[in-house]
Amino acid sequence: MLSSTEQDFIYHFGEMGSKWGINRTVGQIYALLFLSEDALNAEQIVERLSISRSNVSMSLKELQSWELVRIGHVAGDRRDYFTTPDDLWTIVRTLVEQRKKREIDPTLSKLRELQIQADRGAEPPDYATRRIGELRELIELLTGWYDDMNRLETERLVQLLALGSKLQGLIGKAESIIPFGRTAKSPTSSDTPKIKPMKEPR
Amino acid sequence: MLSSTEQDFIYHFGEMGSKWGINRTVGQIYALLFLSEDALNAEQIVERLSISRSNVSMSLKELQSWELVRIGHVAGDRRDYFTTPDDLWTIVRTLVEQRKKREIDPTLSKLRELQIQADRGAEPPDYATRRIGELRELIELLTGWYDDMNRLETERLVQLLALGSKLQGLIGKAESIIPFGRTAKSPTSSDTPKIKPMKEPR
DNA sequence: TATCAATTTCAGAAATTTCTGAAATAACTG
DNA sequence: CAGTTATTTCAGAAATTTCTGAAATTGATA
Repeated sequence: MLSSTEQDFIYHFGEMGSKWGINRTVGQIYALLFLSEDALNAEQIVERLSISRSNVSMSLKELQSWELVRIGHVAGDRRDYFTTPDDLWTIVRTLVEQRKKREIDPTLSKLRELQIQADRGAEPPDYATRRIGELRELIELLTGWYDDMNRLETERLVQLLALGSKLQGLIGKAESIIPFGRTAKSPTSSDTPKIKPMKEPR
Repeated sequence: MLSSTEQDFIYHFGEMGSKWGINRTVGQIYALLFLSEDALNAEQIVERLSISRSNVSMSLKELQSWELVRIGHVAGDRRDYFTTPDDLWTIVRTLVEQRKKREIDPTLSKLRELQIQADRGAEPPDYATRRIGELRELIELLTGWYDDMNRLETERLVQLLALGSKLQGLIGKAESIIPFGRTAKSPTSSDTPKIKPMKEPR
């Protein structure tokens, strides 16, 4: 049924799934759908991956909750059919958005909460509190950048990516032409870039 | 021993660890070291997190294999002392590099291998083979961009991030001034951006 | 070399996650 | 409505991962 290439790809994604905190079956089903031109119904997935019907049902639910798999229907057939989006950039955007939502956003909330809590206490802030603040700032910078990029059309995004660090050379030139609103101030300890020696244990 | 803020942060990182395919203890130890101004020895970690000595030993090994934790020594004390780098950008760079090495690079190798294998077979390439090729190209674009960014000094990198999509406006202007080597051609199906209707199941 | 402290290893216990089959539910069909 | 098909739920089985305590190892010191 599946070519050896397909098999190989599907197994690889299963393995990789684990490293990503996604379970093997979910990874395999995703990979199968990704490679499949036609939409597949649950029974077809059961056959091709030799897993139980209930496992397929639950794994598809999981993939749908990630918005990585779409459900569709066919005239004269009341089974559900599943696909992944054709456009890879749609997939990348979904993946990044979902991971951000599940992993970054809660962490950012937590850091803000902790900092408020800690700031109410003794001044000056202790080391741990300062560290939490640094981390929060870093994440805010990165997510702000992400929001910016996410707003771009794919066409533009690809252009920027392909340019890569060539852009860096433009900054100087551009700065003199266009007044940038946001200042490019490092939010971390990069203003003390010297390598510190081993910290003293108590 | 630990403030409630520290406790909270450490537990949060433990939880998050799971979602990242990193185990709870490893996440907690990392968080503890991250918040700790002084380097800590294994016994101190045992006390503060109430976990077994052997667990600490193994988890530290894991963190060292990720290069996220450094080992150091103190005069007149033969125990090992552990820290995280002070500079957050160093941490980010390490994290990204390690994840790339463990997750992206093997996948890229696999995709190349599969494509070669498939290309030896029947022409024209079938849908699955084309899909694998698309994915490979996308990952190559992204890792190429990453390599570019990674070469930048932190100072410059932060500037670029802070600019965000403002750069986008520069492309047009810049293109007319500087001849770009690499063409910004989308590697995906973004040249057929129309939304395709539901694929036909068999 | 014997002793001691620090660390690592590892077999199995404990905990957690994944997966299944059976039963329940839902949704259509005649 | 009764019968049929598709899907979901869920308790517990199976598999995997994590964690521990005991023993082994390492390496410094007397």
